[in-house]
Amino acid sequence: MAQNSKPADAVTPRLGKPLKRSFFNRSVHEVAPDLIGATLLVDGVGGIITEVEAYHHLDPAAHSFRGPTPRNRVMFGPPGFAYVYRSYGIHWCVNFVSEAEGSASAVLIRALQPTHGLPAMRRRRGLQDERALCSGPGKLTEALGITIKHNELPLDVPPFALHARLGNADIAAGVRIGITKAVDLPWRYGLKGSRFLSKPF
DNA sequence: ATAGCGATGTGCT
DNA sequence: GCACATCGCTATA
Repeated sequence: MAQNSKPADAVTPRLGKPLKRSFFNRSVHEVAPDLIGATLLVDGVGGIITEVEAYHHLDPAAHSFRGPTPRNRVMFGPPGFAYVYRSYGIHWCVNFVSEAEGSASAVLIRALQPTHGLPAMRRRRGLQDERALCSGPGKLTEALGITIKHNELPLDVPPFALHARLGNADIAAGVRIGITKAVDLPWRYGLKGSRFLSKPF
């Protein structure tokens, strides 16, 4: 065994340029597909975003649809901040606030292809299977250590780091998963053909 | 492969 | 009370 050999897990792809907060100051329907292929890291642990969903403030499925509450208030602030909420009393889910301040729109991050900090993710998830580490919104927050402590934090400042995707991506779109309102809107976006999705498109 | 179910915080009626 | 932007386990095929 050569001394300088590394496990496949340790291979870390080149990163694109850091995303500035202004990246999110656009329509949520532009931001969401542009996030596919970007890299999300929290304290250096994370991977390539493979699946997201857009939630617009006029969309009945959005948490902001009925106005501000203590839970969703960050959605009503400026873009480029994290909205973390508890799902089904058990899991954390993370969104990126988008559009102009007060528009209360956000992008739910649903799946990643793990690339950085695989040992930490495996430890937090209690799993080995790379494909299962971040293949769902509750799974990826557990793998990256995202909790309510990350709510309202800016996305261009540590512990968060976002890097734009390199080159083009083949983007698939489909209906959103697990919702009961506005079920027909095709606002789920993903990396076509990726093995790291919560469900195939 | 698909179905049922339990875990339970936050917001709604 | 009830619904919900979920997940992992169990049972059945």
